[in-house]
Amino acid sequence: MREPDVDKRDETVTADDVAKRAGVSRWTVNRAFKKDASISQKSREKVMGAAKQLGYVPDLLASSLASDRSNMVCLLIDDFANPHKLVMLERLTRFLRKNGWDTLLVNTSDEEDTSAALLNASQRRVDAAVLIGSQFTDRSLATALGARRVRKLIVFARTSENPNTISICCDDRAAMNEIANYIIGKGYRRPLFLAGPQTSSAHLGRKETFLTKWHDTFSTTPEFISVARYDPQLAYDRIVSHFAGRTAQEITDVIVCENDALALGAMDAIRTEMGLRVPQDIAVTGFDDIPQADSANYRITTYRQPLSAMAEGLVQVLKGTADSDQLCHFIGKLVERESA
Amino acid sequence: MREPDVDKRDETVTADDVAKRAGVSRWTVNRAFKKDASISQKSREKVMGAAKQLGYVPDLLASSLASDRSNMVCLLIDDFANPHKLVMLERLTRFLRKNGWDTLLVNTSDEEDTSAALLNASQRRVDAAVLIGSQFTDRSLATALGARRVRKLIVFARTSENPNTISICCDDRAAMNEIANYIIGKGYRRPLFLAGPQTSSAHLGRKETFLTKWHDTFSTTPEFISVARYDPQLAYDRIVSHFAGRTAQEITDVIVCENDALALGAMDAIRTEMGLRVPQDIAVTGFDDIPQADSANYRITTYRQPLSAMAEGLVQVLKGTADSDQLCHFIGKLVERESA
DNA sequence: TTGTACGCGTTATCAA
DNA sequence: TTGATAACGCGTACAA
Repeated sequence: MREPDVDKRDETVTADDVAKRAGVSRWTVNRAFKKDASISQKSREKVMGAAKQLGYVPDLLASSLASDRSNMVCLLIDDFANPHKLVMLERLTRFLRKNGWDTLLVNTSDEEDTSAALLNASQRRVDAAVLIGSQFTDRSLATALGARRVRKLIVFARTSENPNTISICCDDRAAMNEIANYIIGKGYRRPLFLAGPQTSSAHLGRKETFLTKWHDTFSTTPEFISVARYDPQLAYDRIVSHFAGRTAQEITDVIVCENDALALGAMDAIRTEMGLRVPQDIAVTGFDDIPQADSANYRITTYRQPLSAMAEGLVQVLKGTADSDQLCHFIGKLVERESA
Repeated sequence: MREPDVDKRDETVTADDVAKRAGVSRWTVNRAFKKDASISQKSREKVMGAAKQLGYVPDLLASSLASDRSNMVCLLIDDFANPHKLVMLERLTRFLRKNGWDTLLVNTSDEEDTSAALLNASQRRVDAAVLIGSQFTDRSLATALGARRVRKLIVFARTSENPNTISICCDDRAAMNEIANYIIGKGYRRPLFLAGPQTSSAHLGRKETFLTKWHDTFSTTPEFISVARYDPQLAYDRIVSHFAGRTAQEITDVIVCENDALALGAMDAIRTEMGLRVPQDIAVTGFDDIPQADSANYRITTYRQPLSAMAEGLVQVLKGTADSDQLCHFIGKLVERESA
């Protein structure tokens, strides 16, 4: 016989087809595909056999429509210049998939289109929208919340003061204090803080923590500068302009960067443009521990967020089994390398 | 009056509700939301007004189910160590969104789970699956094709010999020849080719092109080595081990890398581990022109694919208006910097 | 231009 | 454990 086991006709195979073939009702077919349904072992086998022969798989679209659960979460990102985002995407998609959620990726870097994109995603009845960008404005948040079909609005790896929002992040205060203590212990006394975008709706508080800590210790407030995006190139330019015409190593002995993306640019500027050494002339610290932070060229002293635990936290939130007290207090780890 | 214009009840608003409010039928409501439908201006205004008041938006789930078009494409990626992937994600999501498609992101780095993930995506009736990874095996392809609900299987930025597949990529042969000519013109004579994973189902042919070109010119075949993933760290290690105990600059005067991700690692190895200069002792070329290739520290001579045009090509394919002859012959641009 | 069956493939709920 | 009814919200065809 040249006929294959699996029927290859082009029409979609529905549960009805399988039911007919297996000699049961359509609802029994359905139960066979549900994890813990009350169905006899025998029925299930019959159904699964028929399903395999026909090449049947449940239709998630119809399932979502009927059950009002899409099993999709929407990831909103606007921050593609930051290499850390690739790490986050990898981790989140993996953990979500493992727990039965698919990921809808929405690019919100085009401010004009953000609301539309968000609205669009909400029209797919996503179970949650997760903001992993850095630029989202209050308006974005409002749009997201206005879209009533977004059941949960989650801010990932970032603090949000918006009460309608669930924030999953590490304890930035503790983390930054740890970095500050490290720097102080190493004897640095002339820090410069390099911050990212100063948005109001959701931010990191790393700068504030550092400045406060420093002031509490030395009664002086360190200088700080900022760039509009977490982009190494912008950090490079900003550092260059900041020290233009000055003897950098006399003004500053360590640049504390809000994250590694900025640290990369800062280090390039120090070495290439200013011809100085890291850390001998000016030291640098980062945050996130992106892959490049561990590369031979950079070796950045940084802070690693417990991304997997945080992704697991997200899953808990989706399942509704999260301990809300813990969601904003994940503890990471200071990674000491040669940049400071 | 404290009542807002928009009703804020929690129930979902359907086209029926809007119809009632606007005093028309449900189908007129529908037409109002369709771009070019035969409907009077007056009706449309009435409908839109009512819709706004009620906060109605069409349900894409129900729409997809009924029309059998999901307006989603699935992006499959397994290659999160390559920074170029972030660029591709940004570009593709942006272009797709602009043309009405949402993006389902599937992480296939876990080989075991690839088939399941792919199957799952197909159960959502995506209009197309786009492979933008580098490791996908014949088995992945088979799975994808076996899932009959995936209407189109597209390999992006990579050549596929599989006849059931649509490949959208730049002319790698022309590109690599251009790089080879550049190198030859610069007087380099002892090249080493650093390649990525040697998969069979879909590859780049850059190595073959380069080796052939070189052989045609000098009647000698350059040495080549490879790594299992496009990961700077692996490239670093491989370069180090390749030259271990040897005087590198006597053996090799230029390392031709299959892409920038590898070039980053190669440059780090040359400078940090071997203490040599780029390009004076050993030159390096890349491919892709990732953001870091333009950073002060690397300044990689590389080749930029016309990503936007390719993304546009993908849109054409989705719309069914693509010129299939052009899909594999996009022409990019050699970007000359200081690394070679 | 506008309105009407009917179908898309599944789930929730209840009855047997 | 199994079968049946009624949604879920919209699209396609066709008729008015």
